[in-house]
Amino acid sequence: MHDHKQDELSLQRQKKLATIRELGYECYPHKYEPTHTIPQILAEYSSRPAEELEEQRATVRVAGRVMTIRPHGKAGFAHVAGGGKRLQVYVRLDAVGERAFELYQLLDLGDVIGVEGYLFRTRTGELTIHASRLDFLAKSLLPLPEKWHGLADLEIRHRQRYLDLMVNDEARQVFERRSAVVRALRAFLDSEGYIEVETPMMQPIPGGALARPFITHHNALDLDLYLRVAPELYLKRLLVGGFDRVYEINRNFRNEGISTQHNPEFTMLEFYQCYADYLDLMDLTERLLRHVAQSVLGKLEFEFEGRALSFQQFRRMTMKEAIVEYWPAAATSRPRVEDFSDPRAVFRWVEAYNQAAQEPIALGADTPAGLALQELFETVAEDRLIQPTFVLDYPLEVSPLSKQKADDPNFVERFELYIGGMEVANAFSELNDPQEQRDRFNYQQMLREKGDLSAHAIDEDYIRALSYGMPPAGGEGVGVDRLTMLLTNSPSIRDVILFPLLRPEKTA
RNA sequence: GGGCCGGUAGCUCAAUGGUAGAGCACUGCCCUUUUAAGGCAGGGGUUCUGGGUUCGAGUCCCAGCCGGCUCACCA
Repeated sequence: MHDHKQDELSLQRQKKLATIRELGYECYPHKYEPTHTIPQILAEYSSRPAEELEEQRATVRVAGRVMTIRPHGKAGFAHVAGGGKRLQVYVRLDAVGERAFELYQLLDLGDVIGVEGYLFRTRTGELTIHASRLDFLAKSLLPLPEKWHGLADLEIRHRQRYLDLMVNDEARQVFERRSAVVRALRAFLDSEGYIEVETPMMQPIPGGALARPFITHHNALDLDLYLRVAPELYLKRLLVGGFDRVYEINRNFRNEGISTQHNPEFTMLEFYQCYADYLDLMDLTERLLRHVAQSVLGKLEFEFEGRALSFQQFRRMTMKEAIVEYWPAAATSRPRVEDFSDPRAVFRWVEAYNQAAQEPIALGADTPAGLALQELFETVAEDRLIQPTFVLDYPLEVSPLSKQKADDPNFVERFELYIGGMEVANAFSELNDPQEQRDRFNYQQMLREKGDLSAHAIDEDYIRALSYGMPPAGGEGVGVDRLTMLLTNSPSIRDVILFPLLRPEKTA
């Protein structure tokens, strides 16, 4: 980079590398054959007493990155890291010979080496490999971050995730756990008779969610394509085709702001089940999340942002009930659920909220009542829904793909699951009436023409697919990144995405 | 995009407007069971960038760059 000093440290290491080559070591050998990984060594030998190790003197070979070096004249120690664990290495001149000992003395923190030797315990009892042979496997030409404090600078941790993973054990654990979350999701759905599918990431008509898409272009077809905002419409085409239970875990792309809860590309689990409705999905979701927590954490209680969360209980309340329950104490008048029976009444309550609020809700001139109700809910209740809570019955206007409630056509059979103040899942009884779907699309088209860039586009083939008859079905999306945040106690979505989007680094 | 906060050695961090420092890392020497090894001696800075105020700026002011938090956008 542009630092003079780093060039100097790097130059020193370049020189050492040349010296290592002069000793007859290959600098970047093609392979090495360890007998064990470091975690395997620890698992197999950690419990064995010193005498037993001494009797056996079994020879092993391990490889890893040098993390500490403590020379003691004609002997010395080092720690080698691999698989998230460390193993101590003891190198004596009289055991490895002059050439290997010279290599040991030339090692820098960060170098990758192979060690052959037998396991023993030092005076302090630490399991250690007594080296009989050293192999050089790769050079670290750049200096590692500080060995004790690790790497704290968030920008470097995100831009150079490999460094973060190398020196911050917690970072590694977060991503190991993320992998376990995804594995558990798959295992659960597989066991429920779902099949995993893959549908287009590049779509000619972006659908399935109300969000602004990224646009790209296919040269050979001279065709504008959109990175998908959701896989929904394709997954439901599969229900029409006869796959009764499908799921997909993959990336969605939304051209929106970046925050601690939003990354432009994020991972969504979507699943669809024929002959089920949104009530069935609530039950399924509880079982799914308990399964994930149990298999990832081994328990249903855990801490998030300093608060104890539990997957033992999932509350259920309607959007209206949530507004009433979490209505700010400071406000003068207080609504009851019945007060929202007339859809237009919501505007009075937005007004009432604004009078007591520091940050009033700003609504456009012709905001539909349903959108106003959702705004009110999000402002009043969303960040106070800490324990798992299903919020059900969403306004029709904000739900173009959901089936209406039988007893109230202004609302749809839909829920969102909130945990830790975040929307974690969104599900509904799928609208399968092609005529009604066309009406909903037309309404969205009207919004689009008024300038709402996130309104849903009309997808004629989707209507055609519904016209062949789609079984009644329930469908759901689960934010995998946010779920991982919860289960790793991470305050930001960037902590659970290996390479979150950042502005490109300035080149000097 | 708005508001607030931050950017000092490779890393973690100090430094009333008055000589830019420590620990780790690095270099040399000593040390054959240490473990934040130890001892002795050293090297290393465009204080994010560019202006301004001042006798004097890491410090104060302005602009920009990058980041964090937050609000908005997002449903």
